[in-house]
Amino acid sequence: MMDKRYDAKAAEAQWYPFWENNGFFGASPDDGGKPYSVVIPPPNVTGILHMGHALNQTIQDVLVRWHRMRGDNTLWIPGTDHAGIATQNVVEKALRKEGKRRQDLGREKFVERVWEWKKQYGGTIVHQQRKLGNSTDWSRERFTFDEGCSRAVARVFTQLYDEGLVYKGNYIVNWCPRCGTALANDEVEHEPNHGGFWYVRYPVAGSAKGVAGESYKDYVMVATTRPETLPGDTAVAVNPKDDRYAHLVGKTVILPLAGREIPVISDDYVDREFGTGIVKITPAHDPNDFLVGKRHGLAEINIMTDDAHMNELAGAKYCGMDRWECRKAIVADLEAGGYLDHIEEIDNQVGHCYRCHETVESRLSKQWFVKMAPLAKPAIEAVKSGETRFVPERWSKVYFNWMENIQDWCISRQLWWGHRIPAYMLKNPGGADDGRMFVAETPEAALEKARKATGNPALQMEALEQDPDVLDTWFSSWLWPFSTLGWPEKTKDLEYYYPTCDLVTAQDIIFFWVARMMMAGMHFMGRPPFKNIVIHGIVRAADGSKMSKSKGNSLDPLELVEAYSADALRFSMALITSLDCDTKVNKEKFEIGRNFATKIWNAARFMEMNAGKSEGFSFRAFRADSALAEALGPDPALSADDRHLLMAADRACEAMDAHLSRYRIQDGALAVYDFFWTQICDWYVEYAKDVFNAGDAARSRTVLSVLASVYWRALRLLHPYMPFVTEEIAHKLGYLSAAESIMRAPFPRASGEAEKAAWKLSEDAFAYVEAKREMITAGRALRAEYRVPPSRAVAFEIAAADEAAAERLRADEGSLKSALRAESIAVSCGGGELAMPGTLVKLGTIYMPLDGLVDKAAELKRVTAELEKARGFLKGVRAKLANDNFTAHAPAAIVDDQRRKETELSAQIAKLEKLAKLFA
RNA sequence: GGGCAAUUAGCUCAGUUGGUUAGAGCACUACCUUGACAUGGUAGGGGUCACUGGUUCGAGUCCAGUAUUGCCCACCA
Repeated sequence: MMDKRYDAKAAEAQWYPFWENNGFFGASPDDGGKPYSVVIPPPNVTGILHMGHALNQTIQDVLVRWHRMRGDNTLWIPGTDHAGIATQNVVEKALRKEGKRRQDLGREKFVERVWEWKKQYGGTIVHQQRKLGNSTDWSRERFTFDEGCSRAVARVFTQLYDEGLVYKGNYIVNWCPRCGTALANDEVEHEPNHGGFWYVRYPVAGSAKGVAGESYKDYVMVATTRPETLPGDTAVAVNPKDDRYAHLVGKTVILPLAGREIPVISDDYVDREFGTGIVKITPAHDPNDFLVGKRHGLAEINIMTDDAHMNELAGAKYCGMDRWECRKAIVADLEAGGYLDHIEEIDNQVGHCYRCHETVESRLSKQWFVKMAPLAKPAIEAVKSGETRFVPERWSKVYFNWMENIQDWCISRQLWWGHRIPAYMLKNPGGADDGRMFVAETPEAALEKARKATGNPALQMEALEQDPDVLDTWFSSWLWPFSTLGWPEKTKDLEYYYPTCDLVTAQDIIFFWVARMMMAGMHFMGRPPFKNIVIHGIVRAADGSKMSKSKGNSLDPLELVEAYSADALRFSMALITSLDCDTKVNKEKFEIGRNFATKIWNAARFMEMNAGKSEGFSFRAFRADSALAEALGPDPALSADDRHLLMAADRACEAMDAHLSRYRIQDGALAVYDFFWTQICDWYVEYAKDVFNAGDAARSRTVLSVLASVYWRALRLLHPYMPFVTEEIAHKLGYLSAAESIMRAPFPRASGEAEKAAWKLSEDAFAYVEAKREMITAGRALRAEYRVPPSRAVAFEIAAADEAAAERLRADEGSLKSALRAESIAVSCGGGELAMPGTLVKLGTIYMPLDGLVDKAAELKRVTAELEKARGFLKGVRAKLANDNFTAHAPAAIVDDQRRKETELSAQIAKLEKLAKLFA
């Protein structure tokens, strides 16, 4: 017997291990069939599950479970990302508690320590993912820093290097002079700053030079917030559309104090409105200037040391000064030289180190790069040709926009945790750099190369020193779709499951991850890594703000699982999420899913209870969709309501396939919700009660069979969304044996032609029940409106359109009476007149005695209002029909509709008029 | 500043290629503790679809403009 309440916690604790331990998540190429493969966006190994994961993984699991039930050879690969900076930070933090820095341990020991951490805590998020019910094949769990991924990374780096697509070059990084380390962009905290804005004259070359204290006659005025970087200037720039300065472009100006000549260039980067519209360009000390310099081939003059003091390139006078000291000195000298025009004050943003709060310096350094333009081209083509598709399609615009303006990718990071760059410098016996460098997949291969290059076969490993930097985390995750399938080995998995089918991710990593996977897939596999890229929104707090721990407005998926169940979390997420926009959530939303689980649980209990009264009835007998046909026999006595339910089930099956194949996760959820709740519970179960109460054993058996069969279809339709409760019910009712799982049961399909014919499923039967329900609703509305107490039975007279319809209604008398709580139902034909004085008509079809129940004045008012409304509609309909253009252009069905409406409204108005007289 | 979206009921959102009197959930109101379910049932109220123009027989849906909001990128020398 099923318990009165569904115990979600117990069910979830039971079924997940059941699935995992019995291999229900597993997949193998040997099983054959149509492959359907998905790789999970690997969460950071340091991460904990948040609502974004819950949404992302719900969508994936719905698709994955749906495909698996449809019989596809379905593989969903899980894994985590080693997350260079994030992970290193976590471990460094732990070290700091011990009063140590990573330098105290040394590189090797530190990395060991990170691996230990990973072993101990790295499983957190994958255990949390299990709580959601993810049907990932855990036997294939991967890590972006595991052996296989590392091999793939080394192979990719080496190949790109050999192809000339990897190079070493200057790059500007955020540098903390106090910590002596590079900072990622998100480690720089921008804070408002109130400071000086110095207007400086740069004399045009060849113009009359003044002497100290005089103004120059011919100069350009540059405004800067960082005068101390002036010795590093290598150009001044104006906007190409700026007519004021067009004549200067191509000329040179003299750099004050230094006396060098530097060119005047034009670049879109310059804002005409800001300052003077002329900018000094210091490529070695400003990220934007660096890019401008790259575009124009300018020299990069680094004038500072690592600890933000000036070096000899700043000029002998300033060399050795701290940057702020130097600023004062240079400003004083500019003023003395007559170069300084005036000083303004300005508010801007200045970056600070997130750790020590020192002002961040932009610093030039040698970094590794990947040339992206050649990689981008085929990746753009793959989307243009439709080989890979964005869902929703509009994201392809965002993709193209970025890909067509792609910049080279800086892939080196000054960290210890990550894939070490497989480049080895040759050292001379004295220990000095030889200058030669060898890139190879393994140290041994590098040594081999070095031996050949030097012609010294005795060269030892000690002569090689590996590049100290590691690779950007994305350098391993961009290989994820094929490294997880075994690449660079030629594996069966790779051949069978690549390319993967759907990639499901949020919009914020289209550039970082999706675009790069596209490029890697095209370059190394020759084919894009996925057929569809499904982009969903971000999960936001109820007020629309971003969820964040510090704001305290974030919801914890695990708490929601605890409070409402994993099924509730999944179903509610699916129901409230549209791919097109962000999703706002609050706790109350998850009641929808919880209540739905309760609803289907109770419907199951209702069936179980009644099945017990039907001798020998077994739910197991209905596990095959063909079983109902067998149980009912060749010419079953089905009622219109039975047929309606069977058709509704067919429609739900068709709708689910249509929605999910278009990634309409929300629509699918809505379809199964409505089917279960409205069609099965609200109508058919209520109908079934009447049948069971009537005591006709054969009829009861038929209805129970229809219900059991349709319920089993609904359960499987719902399974991708709510895996746990559906599994629990499937076993509790006995549809499945103990060893089976609903997740491997076939996804339900609409009835076949033979069944449709045997069961006489027709639009006509469907429409009849719809019409009947409208009448019942109208009757109930009358009872409610006139406050007829439930205890008081009433009489209804229903007017049918013709004798055939009347006959059907008479046959249905029992269920109508029950649904309406009526003591009698009279059916007449032809629309009918008012049956008796003091009765009310509504919709022209239902009558009931109202003596002593009605306030006539109030009724008159109400009837008059309805009359007004109906007349208004009729007027509109008639105007439409009178319009020749409408009848000529509109489809016949629409015109017919309007005609029918005209007739209906006329009849309704006639009756309302009679009624008005009655109340007058 | 560049790019991309959004604006429909009190709230969160659906509304497929333009076509009946625009839907759902939550919230609200009334009645119902009916033998599956009060995490429920029945019924009800609530919308000039942001605004202005245009195309069309017909616009929530297509086009242009305006307003407001959000996101991504670049962030101001």
